[in-house]
Amino acid sequence: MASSTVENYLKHVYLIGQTSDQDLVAMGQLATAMEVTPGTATSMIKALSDAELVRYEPRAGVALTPQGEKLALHVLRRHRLVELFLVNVLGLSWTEVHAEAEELEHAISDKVLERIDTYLDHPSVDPHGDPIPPATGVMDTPTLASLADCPLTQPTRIARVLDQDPGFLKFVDRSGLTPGRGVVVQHRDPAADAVTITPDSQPPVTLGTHAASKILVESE
Amino acid sequence: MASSTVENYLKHVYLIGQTSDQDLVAMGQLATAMEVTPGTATSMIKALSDAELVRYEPRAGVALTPQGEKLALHVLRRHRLVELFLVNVLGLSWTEVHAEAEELEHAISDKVLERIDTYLDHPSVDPHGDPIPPATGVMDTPTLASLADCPLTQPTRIARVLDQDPGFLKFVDRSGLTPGRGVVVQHRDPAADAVTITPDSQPPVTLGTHAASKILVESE
DNA sequence: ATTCTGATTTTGATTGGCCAAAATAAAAAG
DNA sequence: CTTTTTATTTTGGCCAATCAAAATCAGAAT
Repeated sequence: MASSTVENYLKHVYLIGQTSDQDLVAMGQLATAMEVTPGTATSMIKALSDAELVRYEPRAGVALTPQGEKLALHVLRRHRLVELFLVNVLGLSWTEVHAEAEELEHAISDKVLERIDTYLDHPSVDPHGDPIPPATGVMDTPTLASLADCPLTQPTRIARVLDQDPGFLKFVDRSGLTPGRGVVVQHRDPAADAVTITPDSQPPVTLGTHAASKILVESE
Repeated sequence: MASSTVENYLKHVYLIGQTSDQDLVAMGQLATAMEVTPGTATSMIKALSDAELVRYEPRAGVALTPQGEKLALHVLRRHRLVELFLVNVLGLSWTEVHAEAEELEHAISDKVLERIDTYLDHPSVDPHGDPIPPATGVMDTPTLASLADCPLTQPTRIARVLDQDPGFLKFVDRSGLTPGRGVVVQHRDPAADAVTITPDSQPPVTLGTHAASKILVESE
């Protein structure tokens, strides 16, 4: 059985791997994500390599083996189904369920997990719009534009928010930019590094390009 | 923060203390319950004693301090609310939720716990009839007779089953002796060490005195 | 009162996960 | 092509939780 520490390492290797174009995850990034010192990450990754869960190239980085990826996706499935359950059934705010799920993702059995999946009618995304890996088969992760690069003046819909910080999510929530809401990107001002958006039936908001790039949209 | 190991030690000290008339729990019983060697229990209990969570009397045994009891009851509250939630909401069998709850009881935040409590409308007992400690205030644990010692031929109701073994619980379930069901104790045969019971609208069952003593009833 | 027995405690060692700080290698800058 | 910077790895050590096995104690039996 993989400890929750092992599960977390694998999960972070997967997540960093997703958001980077390199095929190897640098040890430093992993250590930062795991909130451990670099040396700790190195020794842990060596152990995971011995267990065939990752491929480790000293001084270059680390990548998941098929086994490691399977485990990482299983953890992610638990995390995201738990988040959705906490929001849809127990009424917690989507802005704060991430932290709750960080604990529960290691404590839920397969049996309970599949009951939750059934209860929620086999959902495909969590409250942040993050795709839920299926129990078997491959997860589809559509390529989405962000508020920082999608076409202007077109009606679009918020599909996914790529940040779990409650402060940021509460801002997103207040501004009417929650997943599912319709929005129109009014204009961009590169000099000011700013994007102005009009969410459906809400006042316009202006946000910085960096924040805008974390909010993904799909065309209507 | 108490680790799940610490929580488990405290929980077991509490549970053993409940089912025994001694006011000190013997180290050996605790070690058996925790499935560790006696020496491990001794050193852990010393640490808990330093943390003021238990009162430890060398070679005599251990008891919870008020702080330790508070923590133990909090763990038990999580355990039992989770069990009921798994049965009532996710439809798991009451015969198998104990093991699930053993993990989840350490992973659930207070916020989620109170949502569950609200969702279930502040229940007072779990699926086995075990009382759920309230968030604040004192838990009432009524003294109940068992099938081994209650009056004969009187209509009574199954109130509580004092065993978490799925094998035993499945037998109880099949026999129609689940909490809430009405039963009549027909007669007892001390020579045969047996008790014969007729559950409402089910065929009579005969069980050994030991098994009968683990099934508690309340008068109708 | 002494011996035996069973429970308990002690001792020494292990494992998983972590840190601090020194050593090393690779990349960037000169 | 050397030097400096920066990332990574190594080393030595710590803490929580555990075990095996030896030592100790208390109560029971003689």
